[in-house]
Amino acid sequence: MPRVPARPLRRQAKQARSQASVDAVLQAAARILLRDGYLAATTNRIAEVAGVSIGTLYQYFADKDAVFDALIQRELETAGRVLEATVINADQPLETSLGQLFDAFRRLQPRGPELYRQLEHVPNALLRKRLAERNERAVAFATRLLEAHRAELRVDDLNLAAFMLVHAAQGIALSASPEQFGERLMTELARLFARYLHAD
Amino acid sequence: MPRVPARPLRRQAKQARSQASVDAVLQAAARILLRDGYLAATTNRIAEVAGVSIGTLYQYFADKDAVFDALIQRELETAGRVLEATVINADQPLETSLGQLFDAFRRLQPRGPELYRQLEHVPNALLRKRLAERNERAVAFATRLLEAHRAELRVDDLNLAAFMLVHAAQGIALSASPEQFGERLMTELARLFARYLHAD
DNA sequence: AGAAATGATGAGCGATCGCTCATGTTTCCC
DNA sequence: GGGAAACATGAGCGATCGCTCATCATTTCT
Repeated sequence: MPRVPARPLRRQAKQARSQASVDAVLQAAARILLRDGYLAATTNRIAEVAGVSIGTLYQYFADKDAVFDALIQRELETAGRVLEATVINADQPLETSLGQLFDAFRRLQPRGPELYRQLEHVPNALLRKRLAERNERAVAFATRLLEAHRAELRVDDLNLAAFMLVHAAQGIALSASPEQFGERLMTELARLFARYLHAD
Repeated sequence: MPRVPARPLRRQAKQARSQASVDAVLQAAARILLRDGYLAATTNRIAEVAGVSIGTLYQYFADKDAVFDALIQRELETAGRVLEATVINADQPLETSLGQLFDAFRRLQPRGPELYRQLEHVPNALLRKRLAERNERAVAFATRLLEAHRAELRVDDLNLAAFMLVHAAQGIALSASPEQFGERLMTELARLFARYLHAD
């Protein structure tokens, strides 16, 4: 079995110096992706912006895709932590929980939707799979949230409702500019689903 | 003013033969985009699949982006026609109109969401602007639909509601697989918004 | 101190890209 | 028929890409 199982790092960074290089590369990749788009994010440019040589980049990343793979993994880890930190409290009103959920969604995109939008341009099937997995986890999470309030709901298929919940919120989050995606829109989004779910 | 105002065609196709070449190129571009993604859609490959020479391609398209620009314009024209064909009938129930609207949304993606997903990968700012314009027109259309039913609605900001309507539907349409985006999901989507909008 | 890891460097290779242009072929029109 | 206009061809140029590797620098450990 000669295949290394999806190891993003070619060499483990053991010293503080090397970890700094890896961080610089990821940070540079994110910056270029945000400012100039995927096509401008060449490996040479990333290394240059990161302040390391192209050789150093390739000591830690197997190929170009590995850089974006690591970047997306880092973002998704953050997303996972934020999601898990959102408490499911069956005692509080559902609309409050929905508000917290949408707020978590908004915090999942600390640099606005643009980074995610650009990450989706990465033409690697693995990355798209990771994003799809994140969505599935979000749907599962939303389903658990709904199940905690099952008694008060008037929908039969909680999974379908959760699917709409997540992808509708995502569609809005990706389309709305940061100033649009404010308190007002979030409140209305929570109301949209509260009215759909709740038995009056 | 030396700038030619966004003319996709370098030369007007006057004979049937040349129009066939242009069609073949656009069709090939769409096919490659769908099957292998944007990075595989090189100009040489497009010409090869289209069955014309690379020189012919560049007789009608100023550069690579012009091909995708023409492709997206063609798709958006179709989208516009479908949208306009969706009748606003104030006499029929709002939920019926919503169903028609979502159905139009589904028909706007005759090859499934994948072509649109790939078109968004085209790194041309002009194309993104065109897609944004399409969304704005869709929001305006939805607003008009809601205004026709204003008396029965319990939301104050129709424009905000229309914004959520369009982008939520779009988020779901882009995420759902063709078999998922069926009668069931559409019905539930219409119900989601009907309950939100309608005064019981 | 000095040997062994570990980390950093960047010139440049091979491949591929978008695109041109000199040339040949087909159609139109008188 | 024949000249002009329209259309088609594809080898290959220049630029850029991802990435390697021989070499040097720094850190760690005994």
